[in-house]
Amino acid sequence: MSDRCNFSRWLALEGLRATPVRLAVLEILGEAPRALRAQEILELIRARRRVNKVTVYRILEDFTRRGMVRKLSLEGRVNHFELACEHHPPHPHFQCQTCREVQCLEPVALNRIWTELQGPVGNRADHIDIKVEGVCHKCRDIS
Amino acid sequence: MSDRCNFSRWLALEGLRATPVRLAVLEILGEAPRALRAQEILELIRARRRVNKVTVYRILEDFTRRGMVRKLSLEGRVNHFELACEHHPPHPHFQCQTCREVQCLEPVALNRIWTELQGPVGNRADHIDIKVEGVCHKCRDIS
DNA sequence: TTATACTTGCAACTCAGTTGATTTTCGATT
DNA sequence: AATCGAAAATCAACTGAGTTGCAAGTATAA
Ligand SMILES: [Mn+2]
Ligand SMILES: [Mn+2]
Ligand SMILES: [Zn+2]
Ligand SMILES: [Zn+2]
Repeated sequence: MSDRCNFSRWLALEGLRATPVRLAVLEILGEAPRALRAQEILELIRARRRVNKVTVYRILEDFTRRGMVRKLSLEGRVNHFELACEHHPPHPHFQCQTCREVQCLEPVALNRIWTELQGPVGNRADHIDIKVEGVCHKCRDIS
Repeated sequence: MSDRCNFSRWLALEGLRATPVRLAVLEILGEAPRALRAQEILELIRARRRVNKVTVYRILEDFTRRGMVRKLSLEGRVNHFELACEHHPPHPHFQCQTCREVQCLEPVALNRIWTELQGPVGNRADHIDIKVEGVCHKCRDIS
C-alpha cells in the first residue's frame, strides 16, 4: 500500500526534517495492511532502532494535526493510526467484537446520505467516520 | 426523551433489582438531550445522592453488555453513553472539533450501503456506527 | 432468623497518553 | 573546522478514565 509515496519529499513539503523516527513511522504505516495502535508502531520501530515512546506519540500527534495521518477512535482508550496520503482515501472500518482486530473496508459513496447527516442547520460537517462492528471470519470459524 | 420507559419494569425484565443508583443512571440518561460521559453521569447522580464512581462504571458496563445502553467511542479515552431503549433507535452522531460537544442526529436508512459494508466474505456485520465531525453552529458563530 | 446472593464502597492499581525540563542532533554561519 | 541556534529526541514524572480485588452492607429466600 502506498509504496508510491516519497516520504522524504512529503516531509520536506511539510517543512519537516526527514529524521529516522519520522521516516520509520511513515514507512511502518505505509506497509501496514490495517490501522495500527501507537504501541504497535512503537514496537515496530524498536525492532530497528532505539526510540522513546514520547517521540512517537509527539510525531503521531503532529502528523495527525497536519492531516498526514488519520487517528481513529474505534474503541475507548486506544487510538489507531493510518496513513492519510493520496493513495489512502478515507474509508470505513470493521472491528471484530471478539478479537478486537480492525479491518479497512473499501471506500463507499456517501453522496446520498451526506446531506441527511449535516445535522441541525448551521453545523458544518467536514467528514464522516463509519465503523462496522461484528464478528470477523476468523472468529466465526472458531465458534 | 423516552419518558414513556418504565425503568423499574425494565430492570425487572432484566432480572436486576431497581436500586437507587441504577434508577438514577437510567433516569439521567433518559432525560439527557445528548450522549453523556461517565463522569457527567456521576456528577448528576451526586447532585442527589452519595455514590462511588466504581458503582456507576460497573452499572454502565453491565447495562452496555445487556444492550440497555449504547457506549460510544467518539474520541479516545472518554466514552459516551446513551439509552438504548425502544424509543432511542441507533442513530449517527455529530461531534464538534472545536468544543468537542456531541449531538445526536436523526436515524438514517443504510439499506443501500449496508451490503457494501459487509466487508471481506465471511465477516458478520452486526451494526454500523456513524460519526460526523465538523464545527457546530455555536462555534461557527464565534469565529 | 439465618443463610445466601446481590449490591455498594474503598483503596489500590493499570495503562495509554501527556507535560515540562534537559540533552542531543543537525544545518547554517562564521 | 569551530560555533551557534533551532529542531528533535530523551527522561522522569505526571494525568485521568477506567479497572480490580476484597470487604462491608443490603435485600430476598428458606
Ligand atoms: Mn483504514
Ligand atoms: Mn445519540
Ligand atoms: Zn475476530
Ligand atoms: Zn462546537
